[in-house]
Amino acid sequence: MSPPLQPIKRQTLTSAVTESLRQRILSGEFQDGQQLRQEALSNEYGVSRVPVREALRQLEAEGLIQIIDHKGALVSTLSLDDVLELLDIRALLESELLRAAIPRQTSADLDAAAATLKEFGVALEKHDVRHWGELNSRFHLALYRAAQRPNTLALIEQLHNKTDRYTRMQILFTHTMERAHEEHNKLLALCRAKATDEAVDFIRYHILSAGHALESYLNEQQARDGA
Amino acid sequence: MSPPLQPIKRQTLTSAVTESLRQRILSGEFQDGQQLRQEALSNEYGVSRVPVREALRQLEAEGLIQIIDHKGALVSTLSLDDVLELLDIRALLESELLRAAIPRQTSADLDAAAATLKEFGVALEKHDVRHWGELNSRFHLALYRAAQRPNTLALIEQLHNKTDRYTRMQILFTHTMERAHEEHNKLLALCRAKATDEAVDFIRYHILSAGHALESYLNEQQARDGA
DNA sequence: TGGCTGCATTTTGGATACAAATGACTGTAT
DNA sequence: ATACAGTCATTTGTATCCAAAATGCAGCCA
Repeated sequence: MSPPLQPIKRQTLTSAVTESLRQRILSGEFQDGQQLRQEALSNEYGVSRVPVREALRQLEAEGLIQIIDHKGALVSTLSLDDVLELLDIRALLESELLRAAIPRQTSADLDAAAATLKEFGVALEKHDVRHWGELNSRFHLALYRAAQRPNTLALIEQLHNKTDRYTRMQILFTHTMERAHEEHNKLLALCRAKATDEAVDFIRYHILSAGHALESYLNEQQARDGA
Repeated sequence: MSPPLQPIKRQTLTSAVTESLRQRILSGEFQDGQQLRQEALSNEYGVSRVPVREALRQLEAEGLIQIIDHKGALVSTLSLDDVLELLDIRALLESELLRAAIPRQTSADLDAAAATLKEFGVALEKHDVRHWGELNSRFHLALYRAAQRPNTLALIEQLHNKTDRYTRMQILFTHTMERAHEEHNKLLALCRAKATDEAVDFIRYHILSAGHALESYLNEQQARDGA
């Protein structure tokens, strides 16, 4: 009689605000170092300061913002070294997880990843770099789902949240969105072929090369400024 | 004139409560699944509910507790699979970090680790398993400090926080505190000898064997109950 | 006995108002 | 120009109130 179990998830204001703020930070609407004022946010959302403050605490623990006592919440700013280090961790965890996932990937798993990749193509045509981070994260996570290691998956998602703004910046400035897209296609093909070792090597390269590209871009920029 | 820079770190109540609760959870004072009531905690600390709630949000993001809407905060309960998975991640990250650290470890670094190990010995004699987790964490982190990768270090610390209650349980029930101590001594010796490959292999074994011991203990226990 | 309904209690979620502490800014006096 | 005092905005914390949801229980019915 009733539809097949759609548990209307009632959300608390705190979790709604948390999700919204997280999205807005990830999308780049709030920039590095920008201060998030409790009063302004609570007015904007039409809620009191209580849920806003709880949301900020949660985002701080996730590493997206930084709360300085009596000063406020600042959107986290990562140094190049930080980004490189986080990408190193990602390369380590994601290659290991992909190795566990590939033997267990069903065609349904792969089709799900392919569907995300298709959305990628649409974003690519429209030069929509704004949703790039979310799609990138979804594609990667879709590949790892079959490994059935939820804790590792959650950890990787957090790392994506911390790094995506910077990889997106790299994508934007070095015009390598097409190349990333091609790499994703190749990665999916390797998974379909169950070429585990090749796929693992390739995803390592895929993740680390983003860091290298960012590094050399910043170096060039610095050279220009110095000249 | 003034004493050599002892910056009296003024703490906000929220962060003080957070730290206290974290310690109490790690020490095992609050057990798995136990409910933490806001009112009771705020009375106990003599503060209002606001800083308590913010502390709980932060601890939830760290994975130490779980907040269920309109039900409350429960101390996280990990399944055996969860613990094994987290130890897998630790083995991966810690072996990598140790590899980076050993070439850079100065004798000061090693002495710091040795000092912690000495405290370990005292705790061992007194059968003080309550502080085992903190000492274990401190020893491991001391070994990695020289790698100068703060983000990785913070991540590992979080993983320790999640798993320590369970490894301590294993230590307690299988009476392997001495063995862990010996392994730590051997690990330190390998670091002093700059035997990188051996040390990395050994720390992998050291971390994973805790999981194996826990697994077989639980299996035996289950067999006894079933019989 | 077993299960259900409805009600009261408890606890969490959230709003509002207010007080206190801190940091930033500004103007002034030396 | 530098040091200092005062002002002001913002964060931090408290107290109080109410709403919403979960829990527990008594009583009822089959």
